[in-house]
Amino acid sequence: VPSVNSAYHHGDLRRAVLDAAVDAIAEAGPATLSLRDLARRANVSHAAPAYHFVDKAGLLTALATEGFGTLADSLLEAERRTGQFLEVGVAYVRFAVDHQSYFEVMFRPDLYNADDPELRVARERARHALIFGAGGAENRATDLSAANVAAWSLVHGFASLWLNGSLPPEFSGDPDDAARAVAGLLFRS
Amino acid sequence: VPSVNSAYHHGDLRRAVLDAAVDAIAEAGPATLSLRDLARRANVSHAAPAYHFVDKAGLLTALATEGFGTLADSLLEAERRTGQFLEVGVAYVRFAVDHQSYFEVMFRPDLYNADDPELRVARERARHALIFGAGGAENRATDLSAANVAAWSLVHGFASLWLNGSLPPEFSGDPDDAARAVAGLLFRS
DNA sequence: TGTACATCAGTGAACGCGCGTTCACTGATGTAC
DNA sequence: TGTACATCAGTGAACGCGCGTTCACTGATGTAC
Repeated sequence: VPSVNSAYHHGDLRRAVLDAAVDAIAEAGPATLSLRDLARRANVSHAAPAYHFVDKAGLLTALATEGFGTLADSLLEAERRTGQFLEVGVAYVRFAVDHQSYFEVMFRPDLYNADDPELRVARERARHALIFGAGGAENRATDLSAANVAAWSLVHGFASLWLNGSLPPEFSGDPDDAARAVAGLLFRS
Repeated sequence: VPSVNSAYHHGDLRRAVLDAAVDAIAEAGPATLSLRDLARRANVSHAAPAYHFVDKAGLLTALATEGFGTLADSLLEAERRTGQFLEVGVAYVRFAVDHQSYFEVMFRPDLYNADDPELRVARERARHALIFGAGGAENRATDLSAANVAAWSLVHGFASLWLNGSLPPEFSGDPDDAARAVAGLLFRS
């Protein structure tokens, strides 16, 4: 257990700044984020975030990497639990709604270092988890088929429209049920 | 024809600033847009954009309104021309790709005045054009069914993933063909 | 176990910059007579 | 048709602010002996 009360050697500056970033993004989006604001939120000196993450792109790279990891975990968990492709899609929407700040960053690669090695690994893992293996996780294909892209597009679009408030009131209650109803039209056929 | 060379009374400051905004958004996205930068691009004084549009939200409201108008036109034209729902979806993707700057603003209502009367009219017209009337344009429904939302989600998601470079190389050639192949999986059934 | 020293994580004052906003102004256009 | 005046679109100098970056520093931790 690190000594958090010490003025120097924060203990987990990285975590504190990332958490502050999640809050800040929830309030105003990722593009207008300022390192000085994150420092204020995390109660560290204004230079600390830049010292740790180099710059804003570095910070958002770390955040996106974490996001892709969590997304991959969620999708794999849904597949393991239900064995249904439809529920993997519902988990995708669930992730976007539950982790909106992460989701907003992950799909704006202009904001971060899209060729960072750790990020690429996490992103590939998430993409791979999106491909439902007919014979189980071990023999799933590596490339995305048109059907994979259609399914991805549908859940990604639904999540985006849900998040930005474009959907009419009937659809803005529980995202799981709405996602299941909408995605079911494609996934069952 | 307005006298464009006159230093005062630009002639069409509104158009010039909106066009500058489209360029600036294409380069760096809508969130980091600065009114002073637009003034530089449009060759007007730094205070002119704010004088004309009040603030950044006012500018982006005008831009989003124009975008929803163009989108509605495109969708209705596709329906009239082909009579096929699939081609309305393809036109949606085509619009997003051809007018990326507009598309990026339109679905980020936090950036503009989402309850502006003119904007609401344009947005409703686009939403309405998205609902394919089985018996022609005059007797289409007003509410979005689950099938409508599925179709909208699919083309919106496909356009988003295409624009942010998430799709694998096989899909990043001509968006029309790729969109037709992917959307066909849902629309034909 | 005790001391010396290197390392490393974070500090905080200072800087220059671009931003939005204010405000007194200027010059073109429209209207009244 | 000609003149006077009000209006309105845009100007440009000035302001204060928050930002990222730099840099000499400080204090905790780890390692060598």
